[in-house]
Amino acid sequence: MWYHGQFATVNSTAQNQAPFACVYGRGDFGRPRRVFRVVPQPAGHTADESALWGPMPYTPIASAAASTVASAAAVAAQDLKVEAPPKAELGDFAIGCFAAAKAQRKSPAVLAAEIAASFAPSQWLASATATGPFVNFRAARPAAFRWVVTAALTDQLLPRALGAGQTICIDYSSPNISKSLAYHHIRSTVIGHSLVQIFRALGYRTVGINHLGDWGTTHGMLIAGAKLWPEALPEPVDVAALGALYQRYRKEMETDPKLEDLARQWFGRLERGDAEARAMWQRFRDISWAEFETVYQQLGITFDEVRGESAYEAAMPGVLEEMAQKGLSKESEGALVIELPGEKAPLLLKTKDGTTLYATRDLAAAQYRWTTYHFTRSLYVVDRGQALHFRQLFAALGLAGHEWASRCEHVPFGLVRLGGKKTGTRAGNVVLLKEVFADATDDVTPRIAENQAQLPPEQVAETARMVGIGAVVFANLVTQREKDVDFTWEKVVSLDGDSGPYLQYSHARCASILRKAGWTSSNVEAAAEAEQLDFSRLAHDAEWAVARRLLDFPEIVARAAQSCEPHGICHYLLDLAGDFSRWYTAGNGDATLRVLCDDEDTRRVRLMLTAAVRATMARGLGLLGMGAPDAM
RNA sequence: GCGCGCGUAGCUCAGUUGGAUAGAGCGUUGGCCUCCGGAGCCAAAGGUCGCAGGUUCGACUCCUGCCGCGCGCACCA
Repeated sequence: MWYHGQFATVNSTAQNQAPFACVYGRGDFGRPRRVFRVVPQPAGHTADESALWGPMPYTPIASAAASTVASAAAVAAQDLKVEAPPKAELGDFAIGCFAAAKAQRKSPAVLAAEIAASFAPSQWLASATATGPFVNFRAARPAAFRWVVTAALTDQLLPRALGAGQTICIDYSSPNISKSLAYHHIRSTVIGHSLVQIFRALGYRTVGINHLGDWGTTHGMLIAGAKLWPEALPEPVDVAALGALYQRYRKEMETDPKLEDLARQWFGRLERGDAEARAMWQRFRDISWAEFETVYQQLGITFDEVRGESAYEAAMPGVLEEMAQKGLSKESEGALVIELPGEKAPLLLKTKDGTTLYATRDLAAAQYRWTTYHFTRSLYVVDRGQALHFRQLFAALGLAGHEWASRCEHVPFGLVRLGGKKTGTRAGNVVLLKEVFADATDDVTPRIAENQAQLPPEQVAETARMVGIGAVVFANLVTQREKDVDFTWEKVVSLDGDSGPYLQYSHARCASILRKAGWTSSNVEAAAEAEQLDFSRLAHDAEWAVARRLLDFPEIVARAAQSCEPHGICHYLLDLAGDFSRWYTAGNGDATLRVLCDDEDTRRVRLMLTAAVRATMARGLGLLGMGAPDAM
């Protein structure tokens, strides 16, 4: 379904093309090109502008600005981009008149001047001035303060209708069993978890899926290894021992080719349901999951579906039959493959030994997810090294005639390097996730214990976990997904400047002020009170800067969802924390500027604004998968 | 070789989908508190946005070609 002639360039992740316009998972392989974007209309969802993507006004103030220009210039409000002027002195909201002026055969500056000249103040807007081709609007501050504070306190700042009736599947984390969760697993885990929170906050139904790597020849190696060298797995068996066994097997395989056959044999027995193979595999899987779960608990992650590759075993014959029936699969060099137009390498369905492969199981999994969830988008948060796999996978689904193949998206992220080298279990270059968390937590513990001497030790420990792990999570979300990151302890546990703890600190400061003020009302009660308050008492520019920032929250989150890029939220929260800190610091030299000032009415609205910041910061941190401590 | 991605301050990164004088943090230098929490705030210095063309009113952003770095290229997942 098209919407309002609003087109966009497909970026690296968003690719909602019409069926068969491009069956590949990612919109632009080859050179990026301009295409028309089509928003798929989910079943049972009526056309409604709230369901549309893209830059659009999410607040009544921005909406009013857009309508003003739209009616004066005879263009659709939806086609106008409302942005922030580069400097706050210029105004609160800016609209460029380029396109509208062209349609009217006027110069943008002339049109802007005309619009500004005919402007009349309204409920939301106080003034409009033309600066070159831009019309810069100033908000009616008291009304804007009241609106944003109320919305923030009642958790209505985010457009929750955006995802109504739509489902997003998110495949993330998805580690292989019998290997420790190492630092390079964290990006998929943390990005995916954040995306789940983001989509959910926008009203989507989300399905977080942990597609465990629990099937394949690898597991034949483990069984074979355990049989050959039982002493390698002393009780109690843990994941580290299983990982070491796997490493050993691979190493010995290099010199002893028979081991490869042996592993294949064991996997073959596993596939055929051999009782001994099955029992050993199940045990390794249970041991692995128990350990994974402790890490997920630390991160506050629960999955809607933990369904490993093994779960699709029964679906394999059906997949193979479908591909054969549609004439897509053929034998090549002893293996069963699907050849793809424009691709040099085919997609492999079966080895020459007849065992199924990663891709076969992914085909079945994709199919399962479609029939089970009828998703609007099905996301795979997997490192960029697997881009080819997903491109081929989605292409094969498209060739098989599944129109929903175009709803599948690979959400790639860059490599994690360690000492400049690629990390990975196979390369043996790993740092364990639980160790990183433990170290980060230890790092912050003394400072919290010192700052919060009144807290009982267990609460200090809990806060330290929240802050330490939060630092690690934030460090992994703050850069664009596709950039490679080099792991360094300093960066990951950084506490100053642009860091997770800085955000949590500003949240704790808000909480501290509210505590000190004896603020006991719930957010909802406070919002009800906002109706009666005099927001014109908030007269300082530093206070307005905070409120102006809050108004940006909905668009930031919507954009993060569209592009599957949580990092915009990180930077937004840093800006919000900065605005709050500047306001806060203004009170250092001047007691009348403090939240807890003498004037009763002023204090009341300042507390209200502080509560709104606290609520938004907590909400934002939640979207990143981080905790928001009240004291630290 | 082919494909994909990245290249912005000394370092690590943003840059509102083509708009106004390219912004933060770290580091460096210098300031701010008898302070509602200094994990803070302010200021200075620091830039040929890899290079060269092109598209147009306008390019860090789009196109072409180079250069550099990384990753991926059939029976692993």
